[in-house]
Amino acid sequence: MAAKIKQYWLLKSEPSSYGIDNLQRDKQTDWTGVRNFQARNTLRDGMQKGDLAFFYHSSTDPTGIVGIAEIASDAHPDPTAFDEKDSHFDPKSSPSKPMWFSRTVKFVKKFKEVVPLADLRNTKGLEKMVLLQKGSRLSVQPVTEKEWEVIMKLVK
DNA sequence: GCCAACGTTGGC
DNA sequence: GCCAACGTTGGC
Repeated sequence: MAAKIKQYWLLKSEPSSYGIDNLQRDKQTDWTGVRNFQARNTLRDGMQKGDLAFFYHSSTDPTGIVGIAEIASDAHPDPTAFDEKDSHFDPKSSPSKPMWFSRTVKFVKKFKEVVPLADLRNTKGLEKMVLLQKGSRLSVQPVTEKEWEVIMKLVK
């Protein structure tokens, strides 16, 4: 087994479709619907069970980091890709040759207050954060340990 | 609702 | 392999 060094991630979701309150209620969920190759690779290959991820709300007011989730399973084929009735159905993915993957993620905590995107932009040490790069739209992305620590200091 | 930026598709 | 057209993401 590879050295188990904890890594950090950020998961984006629109709260109108699935937000931190849903995760708190469900305790855990299958993180499905990722349909971008780079995000897919991170989800499938980059993560290790036990890693932690910020939960980010996009397309809401304010946008920002709202809590923490834990990566609670190994990667498995994303079942929504096989479901013709699902909006994420993809005929190019099949159970014998899956193209898309998902992970179980567990609720860890919800912050008392959102850490808004605008604050992240104004915080020293986060200049290189993937989330803050111009045009960045990755829904699954890495966070360095330093960035994680800097952000945790902003949490109220 | 607008629009900039990105990823994918398909014609050539 | 290029690139225009299109659809999507996501901040504002």
